[in-house]
Order: sequence, then structure tokens, then C-alpha cells
Amino acid sequence: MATMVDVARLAGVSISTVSHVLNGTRNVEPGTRDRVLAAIEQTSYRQDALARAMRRSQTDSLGLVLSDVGEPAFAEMMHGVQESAYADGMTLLVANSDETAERELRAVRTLLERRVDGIVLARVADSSDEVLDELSRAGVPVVLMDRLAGLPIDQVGTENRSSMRELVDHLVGLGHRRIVAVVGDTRVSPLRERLEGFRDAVRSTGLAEEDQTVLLSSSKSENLSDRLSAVLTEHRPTALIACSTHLAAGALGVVRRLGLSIPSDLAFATFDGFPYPELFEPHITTVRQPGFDVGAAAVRLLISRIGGSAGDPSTVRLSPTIEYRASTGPRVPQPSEKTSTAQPMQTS
Amino acid sequence: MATMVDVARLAGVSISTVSHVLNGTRNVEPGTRDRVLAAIEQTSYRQDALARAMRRSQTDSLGLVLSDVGEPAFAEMMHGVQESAYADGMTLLVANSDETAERELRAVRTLLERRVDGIVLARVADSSDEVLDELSRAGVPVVLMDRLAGLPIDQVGTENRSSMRELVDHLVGLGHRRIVAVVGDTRVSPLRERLEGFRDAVRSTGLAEEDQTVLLSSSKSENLSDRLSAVLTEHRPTALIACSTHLAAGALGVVRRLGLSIPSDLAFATFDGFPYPELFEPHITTVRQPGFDVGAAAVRLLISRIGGSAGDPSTVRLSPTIEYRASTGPRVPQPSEKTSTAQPMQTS
DNA sequence: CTGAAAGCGCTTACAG
DNA sequence: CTGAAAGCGCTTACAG
Repeated sequence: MATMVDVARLAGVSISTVSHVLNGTRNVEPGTRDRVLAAIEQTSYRQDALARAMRRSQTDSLGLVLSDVGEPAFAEMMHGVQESAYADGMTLLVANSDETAERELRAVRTLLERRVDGIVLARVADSSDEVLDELSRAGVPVVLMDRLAGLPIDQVGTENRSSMRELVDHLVGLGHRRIVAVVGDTRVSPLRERLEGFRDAVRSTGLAEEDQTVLLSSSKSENLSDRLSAVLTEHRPTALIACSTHLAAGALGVVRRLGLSIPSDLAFATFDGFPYPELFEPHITTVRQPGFDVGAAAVRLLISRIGGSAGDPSTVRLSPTIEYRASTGPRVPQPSEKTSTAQPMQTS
Repeated sequence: MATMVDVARLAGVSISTVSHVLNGTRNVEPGTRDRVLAAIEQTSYRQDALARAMRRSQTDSLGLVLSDVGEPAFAEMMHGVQESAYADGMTLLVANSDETAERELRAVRTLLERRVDGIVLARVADSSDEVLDELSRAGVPVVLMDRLAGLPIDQVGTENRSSMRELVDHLVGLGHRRIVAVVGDTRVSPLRERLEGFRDAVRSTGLAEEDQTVLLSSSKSENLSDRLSAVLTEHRPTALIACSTHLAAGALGVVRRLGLSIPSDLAFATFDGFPYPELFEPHITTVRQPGFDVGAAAVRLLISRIGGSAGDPSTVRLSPTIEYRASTGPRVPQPSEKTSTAQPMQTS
């Protein structure tokens, strides 16, 4: 690989001049400039981003820490992060925390060692305090994404609480009085906020608290299926709300195993939802977060901080859209109305 | 941030010794070593990966170029790449080609400027020759992933041709004689290979060629829906094979719009398929590629090349699994058999 | 308008 | 067992 020295020699100039031609950082006489350009061409010279970064102590790169790209919501956010970073000429380093605190800490350290200019971080449920400590000690700007905190730190996520309220209001408006919310791990902020919204709605709509069920879990591996199965058979709710794609997948499995029809036996709604939602029957009522925009906004905020923008930490919340679909039916399921039977192999 | 000089001063040694303690590259007297370690602790010293990389001309990082993380198959491959890279202590730089040749070339150049030790590349349909040229000129090891080529270059992908043959054989065994294959853009190697498998199977099973339909497209944006709609209504195939998730999504939309039932009006099978496939009705017969393993294998091969392993370029093909499900029915659809009507809102 | 030189933070022969 | 010094490939005051 050719270096600046090669180019300079060939053009008969100093490396200063080559550098300035390359970066447009000072005027160069047209003739000189042309010779340099020709020499660059001839040697197939390519700038070494490493050496440049080292000298400038700025790498033009951003780190992204996610628990799993496979999760559709995160894939969308990553896409937004990617595009926004690209638009600003930043390269993206991606690390996987695999939803464990230890790997998250290692991931952040690796990114720090690589001197990324900033980090977008979707924290794991039991994130270690050391993560934010090291980040602030290193003085590297951070923006939390999706998994937010009650801390003075920049963060971008979705509005959860009032969306849940709206969803529950809708169900109550349809006549539902017994709802089960599959919430999962409330250490994960969006799940916690959705739970709060659920409780808000129960209170404000005057639903009997004892008729509502909330299913929590305290670890990633904990299986809610058996408990949900018991709730559905014994408690007989008429509506179910899953608070994430993953929880919805598990819940749908249980519903199917019990032979319940949606929405005639049970109304079904979920947050986040599935890719290609329009293709499957029944269409599932979904609170869909603007994942791409969340990722893009996180990078914009991060880049403004990198650029030196001062001011208090800001929390940005983007609004999800609620897609009301057939799975929450027009009518409340009534035992007496069970006229239709499951038709597992039909689709329209 | 503390540097080696700070650590050395505090420990009363030279930076050589600090470096050797850090990297375990030579014996250091225990007492000296302890002083160094203590100084590292006290200064919160962290190695600068940039300076290290520059000196060693090795960055311990890998580049990944994908067209879109949103595509489930690519998300899985990325996960495999990520985990395999992590296991080998490599950091991952991810660039998005957005399925356009120009962005792909820019992505590769950016990764090259950042001196990645190797690149995993899922090429765009109309990839520029310059991409592979620059890569070989730079002497950076590359492994093509998923989108393979008839070139002397390392590559890892899925076996496509014989899987398609097996799928068609299965359909023929069920009595199907009129099949439509939604193939898409044959510049994309897996799609091309699936088409070849389809033609192989038509020949070997003795199907009448004029009764089979192949739908091709030559650009990403081209909409196959109208043509598929015409084929389904005029040509009346009894089975449909979609060659990718994206094509399956489009095809399912058309099928639904025409009010056809699966599998009673039309058997439906797809390559790649949807996430959470077990949750929707009807279950779709799917040729599922081992995305994670493809990604992981690509990185393993890449790392062995980085490590200096010689030998001819190798092509690794992993086998997909064919999941036969309800969507290809047990029986061939017959007009006279249309006893069931669509039940759009039912699920079991 | 241009160049010589310092320095970013490391690794690694070389010498003792 | 340890240190002084060169050098990786750039950028950027400083000087002319």
C-alpha cells in the first residue's frame, strides 16, 4: 500500500502538501495540486483512517451495543442507526451484549479501546453500574436507546405508557372486563412502562383490579407459558396483551395449544409485533414502535453531543402507532357466542 | 486518559516493560510486574487499540457488508458472524450496501481505509467488478457470504439447487403438475441456483415444461405482483414456490387478494421463510437455510486465511432443512374439492 | 504558497 | 531481566 510519503516523492512535494490537498485544509497552487492528485491516482493511494484517527484523536466511528439483532425491533433500530451514521460519514462498530451484563461491559470496553467517538447503548436488563461509570469516566458521549433510565443522560426511545392506556381503553370500549397482560421482565424499561400504563388504565377505566392479571418474569430464561396457560384456563380473561414480540410468540403458542380462537375466544394484542404483519390470519392488533426513527434519532443526538452541543441531557420519546386489527375483533368474546371452530389450515 | 507513559512513570519502569507486562510478551520479574499492574490499576489505564493496531498493522477487526439487516436471513447470518468474530476476539464493523452497487463499493473502501483484517461480503445483485479488484489489490482476505460467485475466491453459502429439486419432487409426489416458481432477480446467486434446481426437477420428473411458470425480475423495484396475479388466474397452477422471504411476502399478498385458500386452492412453499414460523396459519412449507451457521463458518474461514492458511479458495455449502408443513397440504388442490371457504379470522 | 518537524500511543528488534 | 529508540502513517502548529 502506498503512503503519503510515496505520493509526496512522486509529486515532488512535502507530505504536508499532500495532506492539505487531501483534506482541503489550505490553499495549494493549482499546478502543485494537480501533480499531487496525479500522484495519488498513479499510486492508488488510500488514506489510512487509523493513522489519521490517531493523530486527530477522533475516529469518525460510532459504537452500537445491542442484545440481539435477531429481535425484529432491534434490527429496525440498527437499520436507523446505520443509515444515520452513514449519512454523517461515521462508521459503525457493532457489539452484541447477548442480554448479559458481563458481555455488555466487555462490549463497551472494547468499543472504548477502539476510541469510538460515541456509543449508542440498548442496555441489558441487569446492566452493571460500571458500564455507565466507565463511559462517563472515558468522557465518551452516550445515548441510551430503547432501554431508558431515570438518569441524567441522553436517551431516545418510544412512548409506552400512554400507548398502553390507549390500547386498554380501546379494549374496554369493546366491552372487555377481564384482561391478562403478559409483561415479562420489568427491569427492561419499555416493559416496565407498559405495565405502568396498564395499571393507569385499569384505574382510570374503573376495571375491577382483581379481574386483571399481570404476568411478570425476572429472568430471560423464565418460561411464562405454564403460568399463562393456567391463567387462560382458570381465570378466563377475554383479552390478552403481550408486551413484546417475544412474549407474543410465546403467548400465541399457548393460545394455540389450548385450542382458543382469536378473537372469538380471546382478543389478542401485542406491542412491537411481527415482520410482514399483514400476511397472517388473524391480523394482530399491534402497538408498533418507530424503530428506524428511534435509531436514527439516537445517532443524531449522539452526533450533536460529539460536536460539542452542551445543555442538559435530553430524553426523546417517539410515538408508536396503534394498528387495530381483526385479532381484537369488533366484539367481546362470549362463551355463548362460540359458534366458530378452529380452522387451522385455512387462510383467505 | 492515562497512557503507557503515565503507567511507566508511576511504576518506575520503561514503557517497554509496561507493554510486555500488558501483552505477556516477555518475562518480567514478579516484583516489577506487580508494580506495573498496580500502576495500571491506579491510573485506570486502558490500552489504545488504535495505536496498537497501527504499530502492529493488524486491527483485530472484521468488516461485514450486508444489503439489509432487516431481511431475516441476513439478520441471522449477521448474528453468526458476530458471535464467531467475538469468539476470536475480533471487533465487527458493519456497513450497509443497501443493495446498490455504488454504496457497496463505498462500504468496502471505508472498511479498507479502516484497515480491517478481513471482510465478509454479501454482494449486491449488480456488484461492481471494482469491489473484488480493490479487495485483492489491498491484499485483504475476503469471504463471500450467501451471494456466491463462480470465481476463485473463498465463499460460504447454502446449498440451493438440490433442495429445490427435493421440494419439487415432493410436490410432484403429491400430484402437482402445474407449478409457478417466483424466482425474482437471477443475478442473485441463491435465486439463480434455485431456478436451476427448478429446471432440473422439471426435466427429471417429466413435468410438461409448458405447464410450469417462472417469474423473474431484473430490478429490485420491479413489482411481480401483477404478473403473479395474472398467472394465478389464467394459468391456474396448483402449487407456488417463492424463492425468498421477500418474494413469499409479495406472493402471499396476491394469493390473499385473489381469495385463494392455502392449501386447498393452492399449495404454497417458500425458501428462507418467516421468523416465528410456527405461529401462523397455515404453517408454511419452508426451505430454511442455516443462517447463523453460514455466518459463523464464513468468519472461521476468513480467520484461517488471516492466520495465513494457504491453499486453493474453498466453497463451503451448508445444507438447508426442508420443513414440510400444512401449506403444501397432503392433497393436490382440485377445483371439485373446494369444500372449504376462507375463514380469515380463525386461528387454532 | 510550501516544508521540516513534532507527536498521536503504541510494539519490537537491538543492546546490554 | 530491562531500557532507549525507531517507526507505524498521518495532522498541524510553526517558520519562512
